[in-house]
Amino acid sequence: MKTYQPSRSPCPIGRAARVLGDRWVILIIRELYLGAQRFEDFIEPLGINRAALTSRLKMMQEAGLLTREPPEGKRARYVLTDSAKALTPVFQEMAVWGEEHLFAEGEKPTEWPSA
Amino acid sequence: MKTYQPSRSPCPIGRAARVLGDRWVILIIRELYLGAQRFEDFIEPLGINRAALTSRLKMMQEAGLLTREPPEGKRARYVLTDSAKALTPVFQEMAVWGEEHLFAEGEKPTEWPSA
DNA sequence: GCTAATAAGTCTGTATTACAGACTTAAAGG
DNA sequence: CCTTTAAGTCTGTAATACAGACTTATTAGC
Repeated sequence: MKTYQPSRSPCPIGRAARVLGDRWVILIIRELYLGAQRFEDFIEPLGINRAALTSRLKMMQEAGLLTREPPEGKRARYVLTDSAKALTPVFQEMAVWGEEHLFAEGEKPTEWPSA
Repeated sequence: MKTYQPSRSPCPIGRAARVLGDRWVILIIRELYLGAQRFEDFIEPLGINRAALTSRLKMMQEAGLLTREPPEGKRARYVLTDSAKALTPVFQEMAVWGEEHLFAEGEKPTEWPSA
């Protein structure tokens, strides 16, 4: 994933797929919803490779999903844009679906958007 | 993408991401919603490589998103399962978001779920 | 100020995956 | 038969992914 090349598809789903059709992007947004802000906040919980995280954060900025606030003290912060915040209904429905269709009988999912 | 390894994450988003966090999967589901049924129906409109399509269709079956109805006459049909049909709210919200955030002023998206 | 720790990356080498495009196989039509 | 068509598979090459080590800048403690 070198640089984000926005889709010119006339279809909203086609364009959205270019952004959201990536496992890491979905999980990074989830972590941001849950309070993650720093580079290191994503590394361990997601088990993502550092280079992969770098490239995802970069392309998510290009896609207008987040901004990188340069370090005031020592650490940079990654912050969701309004555009990314507007994704909550998508994630909500995704969670509903996941809960309903990806868990076995009696297997209990974590709450969303809590843990 | 060799074989579908379902996620054991306790988080519904984490599990959903394993299935939906792939551009082709999203687009294939869209095409199915729009009426595509045969292997060839996906090739040209999506511009997907044949081997890539084969692997996606296989893993989508494993994930319970579609069934392959073996050829009655000559051609096999791929059919959405109820589980995949239950994804409509996700796609709906994705379309709303895409329309709102991925189109420039005056640029007009296609209707969903029409064309 | 010097040393150690930490944060945010980058780099390297290797293993996977992607893709274009040609090839294969089986069925159907004429 | 001979030709099409549908649904793949195969091949070679290019792009990505990943683990894990390394780098650089900044702060914290002494």
